[in-house]
Amino acid sequence: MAIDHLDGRILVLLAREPRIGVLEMSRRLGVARGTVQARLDRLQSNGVIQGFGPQVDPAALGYPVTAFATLQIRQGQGPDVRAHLAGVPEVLELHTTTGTGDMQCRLVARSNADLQRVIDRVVGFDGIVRASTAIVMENPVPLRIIPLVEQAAADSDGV
Amino acid sequence: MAIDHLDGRILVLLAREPRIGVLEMSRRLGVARGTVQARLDRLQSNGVIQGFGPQVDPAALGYPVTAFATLQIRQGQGPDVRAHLAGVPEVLELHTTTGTGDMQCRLVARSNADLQRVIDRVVGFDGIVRASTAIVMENPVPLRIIPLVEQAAADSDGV
DNA sequence: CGTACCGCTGAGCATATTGCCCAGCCGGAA
DNA sequence: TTCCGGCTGGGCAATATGCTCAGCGGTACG
Repeated sequence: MAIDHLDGRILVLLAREPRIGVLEMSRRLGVARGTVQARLDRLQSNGVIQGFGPQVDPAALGYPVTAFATLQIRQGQGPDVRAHLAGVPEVLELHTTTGTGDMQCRLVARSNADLQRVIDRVVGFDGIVRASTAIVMENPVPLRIIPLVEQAAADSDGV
Repeated sequence: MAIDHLDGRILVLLAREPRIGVLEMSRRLGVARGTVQARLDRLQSNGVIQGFGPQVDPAALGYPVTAFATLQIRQGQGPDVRAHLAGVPEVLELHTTTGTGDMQCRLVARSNADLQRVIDRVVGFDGIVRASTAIVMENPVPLRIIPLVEQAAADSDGV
């Protein structure tokens, strides 16, 4: 669960050059191939590395509009709402949260006009009381993990 | 930019079994290896596939708490705020949005107590007027792309 | 109607990588 | 002192890769 400096370097290297092989990694890191392989196995079985799925850009798929919707749910309807939202392809992500909203979800759409269709589909369900939507304009920091990995590696070093 | 059915099957297959090789894919899909390779090259140069970076779980790294923060920015301070937030490792993602908030960011922390430290660091910057935070409890729909890919493939088929 | 182009096929080749094995070495824990 | 887990460096067969080629069908266009 705690990662050491070598784990951190492996993750960073992997994030920067995903197509790299174990052999090449061992060369770059200056350790034996078996070591890198063992570390990778450990990281995967620990769940630190969940997988190497392709990172697909919704915009390139024809869905250039992203929005966040905050939903208020009628008491006791949570499970039904989740199932409903899970069935909408344009819902990329769903969280339940504290605060005034009960759920927060990330949507994509083909256009601003299409976003209306998506929102209608999302909120067109009995358990949803209210929805407020914020359209994303820019994405100055795309989803990233490297800084956190470096932080975690440094922490375990320091300790 | 529009993907056809074969592209869709490649993406879905890749998402389900990322470690699969080009040769094995061609066998499963019943097409020639060169075809799969050409499609993959095209998908990557089109930007549909942005990469194959490792999906790292912040929780397994020791950051089990996730939160969304909505920030209000002082006029004209946008660029400075972005640079500031980009320098905080616990900021995994940042968007500028329409609506009452100006920015929306995803944070992680080692604990609820640690979240206070992260928030203090995030908002401890001159250009940020106000911040409201929602802690994530559950994540019923983790970030996903397969349903959207299937939708996009079906659309291009139907058309 | 003919032709050129484009994508897919099936094959071959040399090279590189993988998965797996081993013995040896080292440092920390019991 | 002894045991044990992690790292090393090597070797092995099997496999995948990157690349090339000619052939074939459909489509767009002159």
